Amino acid sequence: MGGQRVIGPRFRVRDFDLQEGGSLNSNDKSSNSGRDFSDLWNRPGSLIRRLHQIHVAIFLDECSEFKVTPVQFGVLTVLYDGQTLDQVTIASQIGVDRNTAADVVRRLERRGLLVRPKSTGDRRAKLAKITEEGKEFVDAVQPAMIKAQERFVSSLDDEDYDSMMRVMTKLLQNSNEHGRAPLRAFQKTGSAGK
Amino acid sequence: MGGQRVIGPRFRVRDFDLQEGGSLNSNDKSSNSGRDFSDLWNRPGSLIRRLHQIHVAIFLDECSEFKVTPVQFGVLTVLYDGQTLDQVTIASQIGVDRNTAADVVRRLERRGLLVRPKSTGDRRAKLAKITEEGKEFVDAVQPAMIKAQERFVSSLDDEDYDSMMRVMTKLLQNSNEHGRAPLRAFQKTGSAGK
DNA sequence: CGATAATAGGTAGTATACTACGAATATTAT
DNA sequence: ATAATATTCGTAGTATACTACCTATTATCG
Repeated sequence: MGGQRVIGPRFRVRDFDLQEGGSLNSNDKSSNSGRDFSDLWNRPGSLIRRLHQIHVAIFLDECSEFKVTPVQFGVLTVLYDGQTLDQVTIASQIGVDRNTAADVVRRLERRGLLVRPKSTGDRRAKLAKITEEGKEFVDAVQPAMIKAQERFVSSLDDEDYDSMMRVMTKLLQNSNEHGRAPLRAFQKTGSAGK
Repeated sequence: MGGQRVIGPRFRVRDFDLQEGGSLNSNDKSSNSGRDFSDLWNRPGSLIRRLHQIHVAIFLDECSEFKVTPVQFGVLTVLYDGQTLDQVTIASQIGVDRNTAADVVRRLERRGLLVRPKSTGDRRAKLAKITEEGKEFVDAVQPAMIKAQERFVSSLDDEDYDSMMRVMTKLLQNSNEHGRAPLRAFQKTGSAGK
């Protein structure tokens, strides 16, 4: 169960010529780090993008019967304990843009998985709170989510897994300021002054 | 240079209650691997998604004067040596969906960075070939792309960098079949039959 | 040769993820 | 208290990334 679609075309390359030409990047090791980004798949960004893409595919496959996306489940995860949060806070917790968070919340509201009471204190704020149905939904999906995570990293032994998680977390902590929507979870505590 | 936008709100958490409630995931180490995905940021998928997001942000920042995205630059990279490829081949080379590739190619054509001659042999196929302007564009953007990659991983020492690249590549090789748009670059050579 | 498969491309719809802009409300500084 | 600033949310637009369905063309098999 779950798609099982045969993926697609094998062996491309047909009537087009394969002459190998330009050099591109010319591998100038003289630059800062000596890391080689000449090949598309030597670029960390390419690997990350593709890995993200594959994770989403696996997640959607494992959770296909629930029709839920990783980000949607992330929102429900942070609301699970009953907190009532506004959109900006939700965005910063799950690490997405404010507008994206608003979209996601809207869709979850449409499905009755959360409600959006107005804030009494701040008349600008539109809060979000998980419903009983939402909590039951999370409980139901949880095993599939875990399966997706496990399947995603199933080819790694413990050493490689720990290594990857450690390095990715490190990267995230140091890059947090760059992206939009910095995470509170990774925020440098002392950087109030900027 | 490049934006310098002050990121945003610090200290959320205001008029909403912070009672800590449910257990969620209950940390059942009895499952297959003993890996703990209870926290959102212990999930490889969350880390990957966020890292991808940050890389895109850095890439767009470094390449802001060129108005180009990572995927667009990926297409230009595979076409740089003068190959004439159809959309399906391009998709499989850069690792995106066929439809996404069609979108990207359309935008690059609109900017004159590539042309789309019809295939003489196969009247279905619409090919893509980089223009002289496209090649010059790649040459101009290349340093910014490299800068983006270096900035993205700047917090890693050589050991961590090598480790991450190795593990990510390993993960990709083993997960290639799962995602849509399997990469030729990572295709298992022996699977010709199937 | 003719029916069937596979392949290439297109369109439409949805979700994530941004930017840019504007309106309403809240906070702060003068 | 008033003005300036910050914050919250909204809309609209673009790009990536899919699914689902469609047509046209090519390849394959009986």
